[in-house]
Amino acid sequence: MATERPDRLGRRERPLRQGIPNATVARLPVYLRALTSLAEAGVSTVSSEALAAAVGDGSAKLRKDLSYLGSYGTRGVGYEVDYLIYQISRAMGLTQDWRVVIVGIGSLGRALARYGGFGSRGFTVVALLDADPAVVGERIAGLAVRHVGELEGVVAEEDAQIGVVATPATAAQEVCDRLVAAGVRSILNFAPCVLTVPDEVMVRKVDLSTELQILAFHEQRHGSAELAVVDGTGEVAR
Amino acid sequence: MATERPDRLGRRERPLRQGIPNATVARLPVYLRALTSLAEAGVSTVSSEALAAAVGDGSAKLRKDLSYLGSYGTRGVGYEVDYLIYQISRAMGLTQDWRVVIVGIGSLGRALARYGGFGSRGFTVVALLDADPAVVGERIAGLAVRHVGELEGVVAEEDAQIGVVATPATAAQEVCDRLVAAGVRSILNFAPCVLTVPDEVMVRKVDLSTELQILAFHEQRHGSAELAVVDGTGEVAR
DNA sequence: CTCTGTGAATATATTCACAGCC
DNA sequence: GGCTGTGAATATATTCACAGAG
Repeated sequence: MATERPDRLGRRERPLRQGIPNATVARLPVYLRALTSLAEAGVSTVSSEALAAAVGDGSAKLRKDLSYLGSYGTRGVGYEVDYLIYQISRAMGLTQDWRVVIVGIGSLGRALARYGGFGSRGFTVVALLDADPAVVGERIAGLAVRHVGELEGVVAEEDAQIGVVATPATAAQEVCDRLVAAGVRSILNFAPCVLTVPDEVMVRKVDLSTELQILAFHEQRHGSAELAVVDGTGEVAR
Repeated sequence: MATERPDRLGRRERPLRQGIPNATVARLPVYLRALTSLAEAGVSTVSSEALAAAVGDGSAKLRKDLSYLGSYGTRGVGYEVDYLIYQISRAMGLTQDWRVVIVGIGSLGRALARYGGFGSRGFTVVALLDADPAVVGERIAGLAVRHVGELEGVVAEEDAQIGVVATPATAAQEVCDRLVAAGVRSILNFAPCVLTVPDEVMVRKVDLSTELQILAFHEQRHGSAELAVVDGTGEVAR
């Protein structure tokens, strides 16, 4: 079974299904965004150095990341912006459309529903669900909020693959369980709690207070490093 | 210079300022949340196995993470919940109060302002800023929105250490520059763009579309692994 | 006997530095 | 000459497995 085959421009193409490191996967969306900006600004070619500067990262890391996808640059020149956008999109699975259900239409759920720019394209919000009868029926960004009781039916009929949980923490695990039972295997959790899921389901958590705490830790460290300097100890740990 | 000294219970206490790995720092807030839940449920002691299960992680990793803070468990028994909460809080710098300014009071900024549960305590939102005169003056969660023109003054008089950027992408860099010039060294960025800052400033980014893209990548991979099984190739890459 | 704390082993990720191609 | 692509070197992170405290 061949593991490499030439693409339309004769460049090598890596077997995508294999091993792109997690750390790389987490950075590809950032590169994609920077590339999209460049494309909009009319830039057609970019060097690893320039793109790395745009995302605030080292050029060697960027080149290595891109090398996991294949060999899509030109030595002595750089990367063709449009082509690289296409290749990263393909590697990330953004050439197909992903259908998203948002559960929990409080102020955060509303903000998420309104945030139309879902990574350019690739994602469509197909349903909004909430438990509060006062919210059900409300229209947000062209979609009517439906009752969370309809969850299973909505997931099935809308063929949703991704669930966004924006409920209070107390409701999150139950909603999550029902999403999973309905066949959703990818969940983005905004509720401030840990969700327990079967192995085959992937959960990512976004949490304001976690982020603030990480910042606080570093700020605290930073401050004490300054004190160390004032103390005259010389070396400041980084 | 001593690197270890006994604490009030005679346990070893590590030099906090030194090297807690980044990966560990990113997990401590999660442990903290789980511990707080346990404390509220009246649990007074927990084993590494039980706590690891609650956060969906391995017990060895948890024990190693905690070991970077010091030796706060009891062999054969486990960890005292309240005491561990205190030690993690202290290590994370949550014994002092952090003052937060939110810039950009659109639907997301509003949601952040209303989200009172800022990681239990440790964080206080001290100001809300927006560029839109129609929004300035509005009261959200007891705070009046002020004009972004006042940014420098507000940061100084409120002694804010953390800035949250929830503006549109087009305004984010300018707001960020002004926060930095005003002395803020920790920034949480919700705008869908990369912020460029001096070395001494720490930025963390929260981005819906990045998260969705990472989920999409794994979902895609997952799907193809199933096909591989159907194909009869046997081994399914994880 | 149980469960922590931790060295040692392994796995992942980043950085270096340069060969190879344009 | 300039810039990519990548092995080799280094640094970080995770996992194993068990000595040792209670």
